[in-house]
Amino acid sequence: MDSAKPSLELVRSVTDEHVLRTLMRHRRLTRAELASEIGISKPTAGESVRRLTERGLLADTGERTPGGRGRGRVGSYYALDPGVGAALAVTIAAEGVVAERLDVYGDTVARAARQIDRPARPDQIAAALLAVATELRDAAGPRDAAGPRDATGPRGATNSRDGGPRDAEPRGDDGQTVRVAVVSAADPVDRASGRLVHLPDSPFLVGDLDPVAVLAPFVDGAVVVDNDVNWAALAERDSVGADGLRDFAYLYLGEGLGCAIVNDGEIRRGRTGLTGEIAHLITIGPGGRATRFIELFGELGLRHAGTTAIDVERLLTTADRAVLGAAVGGVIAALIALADPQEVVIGGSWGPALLDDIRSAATWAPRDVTVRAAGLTETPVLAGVRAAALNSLRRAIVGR
Amino acid sequence: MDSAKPSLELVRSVTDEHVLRTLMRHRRLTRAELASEIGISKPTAGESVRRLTERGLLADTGERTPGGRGRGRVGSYYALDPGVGAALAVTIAAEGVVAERLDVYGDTVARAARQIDRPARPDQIAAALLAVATELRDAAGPRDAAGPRDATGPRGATNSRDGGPRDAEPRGDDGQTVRVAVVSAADPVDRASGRLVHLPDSPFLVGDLDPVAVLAPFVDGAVVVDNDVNWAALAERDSVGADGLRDFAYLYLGEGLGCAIVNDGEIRRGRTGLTGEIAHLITIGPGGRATRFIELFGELGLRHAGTTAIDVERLLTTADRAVLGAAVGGVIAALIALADPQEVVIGGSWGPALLDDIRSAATWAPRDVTVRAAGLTETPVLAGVRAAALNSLRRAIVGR
DNA sequence: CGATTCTAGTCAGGAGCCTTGCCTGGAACG
DNA sequence: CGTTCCAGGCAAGGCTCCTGACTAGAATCG
Repeated sequence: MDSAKPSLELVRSVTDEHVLRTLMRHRRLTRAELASEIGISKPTAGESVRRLTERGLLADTGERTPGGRGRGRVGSYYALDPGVGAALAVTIAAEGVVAERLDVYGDTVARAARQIDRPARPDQIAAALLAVATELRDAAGPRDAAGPRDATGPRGATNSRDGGPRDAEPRGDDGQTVRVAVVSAADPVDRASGRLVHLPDSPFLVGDLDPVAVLAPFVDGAVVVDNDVNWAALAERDSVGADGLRDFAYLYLGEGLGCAIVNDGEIRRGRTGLTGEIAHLITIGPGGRATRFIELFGELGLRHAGTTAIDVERLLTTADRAVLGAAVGGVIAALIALADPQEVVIGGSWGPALLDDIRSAATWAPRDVTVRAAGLTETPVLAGVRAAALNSLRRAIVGR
Repeated sequence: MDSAKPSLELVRSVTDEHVLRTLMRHRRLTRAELASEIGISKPTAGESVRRLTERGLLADTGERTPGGRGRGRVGSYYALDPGVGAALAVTIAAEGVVAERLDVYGDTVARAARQIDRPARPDQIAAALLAVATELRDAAGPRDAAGPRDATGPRGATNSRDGGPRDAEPRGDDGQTVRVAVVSAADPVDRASGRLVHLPDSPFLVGDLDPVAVLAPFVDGAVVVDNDVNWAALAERDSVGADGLRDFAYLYLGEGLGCAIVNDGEIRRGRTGLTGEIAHLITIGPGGRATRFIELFGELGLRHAGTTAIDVERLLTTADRAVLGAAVGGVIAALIALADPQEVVIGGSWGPALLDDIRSAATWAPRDVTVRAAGLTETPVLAGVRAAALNSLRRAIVGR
């Protein structure tokens, strides 16, 4: 498919990638351990380590503990150099902003959060975002007390491959450059720009905000923004295990309405990133009328006065569950018709509570599909963002 | 990502793949031309040709015409050996069955067709499928009059990598083994088995049929079956040009109802392959009632008596176009909500005729999306099947 | 018609990446 | 204190690629 001309170099790059990925899994290994783990010869492993150390990606940890099973000569342990950088995982919702800095191993090395009183204004949220980003930049990571690192190759000098603004140095005190940021926002996200978009009549919780502009000064690399439901769906997929759930829909029913569609194992975002914006989907309204999903909540008086959000408390206490169940059933029918999922997963603050009502209305569905509540309930969005951030960081390191 | 251990062999396979793909584009080249076309050295090109000839994939054409610009020594031209095989492109519809045999360059080397009187019974269609497959197997290809080929290496002896039934020899008289078959059927197709499935109340034109079982004896490789609308959408995508249309929906409105969804440049098939089965989608029915799309046609008396097909002629002459337009508009609203297409392409025997009515009803849509008639009108399904068959054949040849 | 020109293909030499096999150094075991 | 065991380095060899020089043979020129 794509040409790879300088050929022998290709083999070397495969080897180096193998070494890097193996050290991402095992944290620290001797060259002999690397060789047997990867399945290459010791000289090859040694050469690769030498190259990668020279590029500043690997470092001798200084440890000289005996290799593995007690006997034998002590080995030199190598690990990824802290200079490979870190990732930012950020969630933005109306309740507040949470940001974490992750290292290559997926560990959270720093965390910052800001709560915001409801109703939140967009400028408050932007300020909170800026605050957590600044706090994480200034916070020293907990590790890096391992001892002096000798290999101080040309680090950071030749690494500006994204042309971002370099005024504010995008690194914490510990030298952990932030190479990638992955952001969740509780509103629809434009795929190309990363800006939040306000769809007419839809809940708009976070409000007009450009996370890329706010975070770019803190990141020496890409800033990825997507809808919170998409990230939650990714976490749900990963929680099931590899290949377990390649085609499903994640229906989020809370203050906002959202839906993620996973097809062939990947989130499907569509042209503008607005796949799964179900607010305007036509479904079964009161009296069997064809009604837009979002209009139902207006008709039933279930939206917060003055805002676009759904009043979850009132919904759970006073609403006609049969009517709601029928409407959600219509949405599920559309999902089955157009996305053909293996399962429909229901999440959000009120969706799982109405699961029975939804199920009993699913007779509209053209065929039987499992409808179940989300398995991850703790912080599914943050889990998905973390996984994506870690993935992006590792890809950025491995791919040159 | 995926491990590739025996490493230097990887470089060689890249080179060989390059040579094969280049000869698929240029039909015949000397070793020197190959080298400069690919950007490798002459000795490397020569070695690769030697290897591939030994494996029976390449053959000296016997031509000794001077190389290119008149002067100089004459070169030996090499081309893909006819033994690399051919592909079958098959379309199955209620009107009849068409099958073509394609060579590796995408040329149609043989064609067979059977028309069937309406209404067609499944056994008639199965018989027609068997008939065209047999006819194509027995027909000699038009080429292969080029002269004696000397390099008669071990061909076909070590090539049975699919374990298919070898009773009926899956090759025509010219030795062109059929390595892959791509089949279109005018009904929903189960992704895993390739069988046609009957969804309750939906049009079922071809009827219960197992194309894989019928065609397997004729094919020394995979038989791929999919819905005709999906293939038409692929042809539409390719007709626009690379990267032009990565996210769109193809709405087929004819005797049957179908919809293909292309996302990130690929057809999305879903868990069972029933993505886009819009018959049971809830839309706007007469009087604003929430109605399943397919039920509308029953209510309006637009289905053929005794069958499940839609009566297109009556629809075009007598039906209430505003009602139909509104219903289709509701379907488009669902497509926009759940698939976020760049465009919605309308095809089929009656869809384009109602384009204005559909457009004027698209006020239900949450945002403006281009709605247009299909650009390919000739034989879009066959075009898509051909492209897929050619692709599969080439992949089968290159990938070992 | 012979000399010249031009190109396809081959050969020799060398570089890079990998492997196997052997040797050395040094810690732990008994 | 000798034995055992393992990390790491070295040497030799194989495979793939490349460059540059050479050979072979047809078309063109004078």
